[in-house]
Amino acid sequence: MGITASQIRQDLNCFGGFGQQGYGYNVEYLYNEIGNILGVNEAFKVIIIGAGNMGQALANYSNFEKRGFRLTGIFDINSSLVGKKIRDIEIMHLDSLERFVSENEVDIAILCVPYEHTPAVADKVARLGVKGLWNFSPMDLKLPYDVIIENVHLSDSLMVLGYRLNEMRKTEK
Amino acid sequence: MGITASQIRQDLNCFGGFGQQGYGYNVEYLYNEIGNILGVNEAFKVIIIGAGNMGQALANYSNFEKRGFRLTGIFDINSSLVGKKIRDIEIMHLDSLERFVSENEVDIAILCVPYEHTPAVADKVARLGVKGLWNFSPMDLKLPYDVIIENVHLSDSLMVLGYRLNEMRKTEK
DNA sequence: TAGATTGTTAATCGATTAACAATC
DNA sequence: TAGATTGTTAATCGATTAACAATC
Repeated sequence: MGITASQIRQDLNCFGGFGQQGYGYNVEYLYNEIGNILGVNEAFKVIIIGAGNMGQALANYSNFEKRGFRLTGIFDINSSLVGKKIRDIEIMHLDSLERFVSENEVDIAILCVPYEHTPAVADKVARLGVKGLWNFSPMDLKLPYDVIIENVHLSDSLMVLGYRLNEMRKTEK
Repeated sequence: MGITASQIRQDLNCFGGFGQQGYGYNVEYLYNEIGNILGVNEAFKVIIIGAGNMGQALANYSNFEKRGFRLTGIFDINSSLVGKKIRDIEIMHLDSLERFVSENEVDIAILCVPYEHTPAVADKVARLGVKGLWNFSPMDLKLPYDVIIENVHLSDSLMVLGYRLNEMRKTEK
């Protein structure tokens, strides 16, 4: 993985000692403990807001379930999408979000709404008490509430790729 | 942005001096120069491989065009998708990839194929001479060729969110 | 005991920040 | 000249790496 043994020991010791000097690590135990640290052994209830291509792609991506993220609801304002089912989860109208959140525990909201609607939707979700936001809009979302926000900036990654391609070309000339 | 003035000056000086001491920066000129450094003023020809939800989502995301990434082809093995058009780009069968790449310049291939097919598809694309790969499969793709690979690991970001939510809960208890 | 492996301290490296010189 | 702003060197900070002690 391109990581030194030293670094792994150093990193693990930020959270405690998981091995036995002279003996080694119990791999299964360590794997589990790392899971506990990351919280993947917790069960998070997740909703998706915005059932466009990105929202549907994420809804269909079942790998998240393995990490303890369970999709419990999908919301959109497009009435032609409302009622449609994705992996047994019915798409609901955004208007019913408030009732849903009050009746069901929701830990994380995945925001897949268009750029211009993102701040308003994020604000609404946060005020309803959802503590985790996963934002796919190309903006650095910040909120004045006690909310954890992870911004996914795909274009950043693409620009890094472009930069590196450019550099390669320069050095090859 | 949470960045000190010092850091901006330091970073810019990695690439040269773009301002005038005592006078300031010409914002328009600097903006353009940063674009040149990042390569967003170049025109990259991009193809998408895999026209599932993620591939379609990226194909419809027109913002990349603004940064100089022009979508020129979409490929899939699912024959029910072949022939369909996304933003005027016809989905082609993966079998015609080789001919397409030889007849058209392709700088970047976006890989949106299922996990198990990723290494084989990546290998094929790289051997055809595509120099940039943007990989959306949850694996750290590495190839023995002179190819630039950017891996997008969405689940990493989600796990960070889970970790931070967990931490918040712990400290609040 | 000898070899092996983790925990922990020390050394090194790189990046960020601060200070100041150069210039308008 | 005085004030303001960038370029560049020095100081600080944090993370990575190396060294070694502890232990099986």
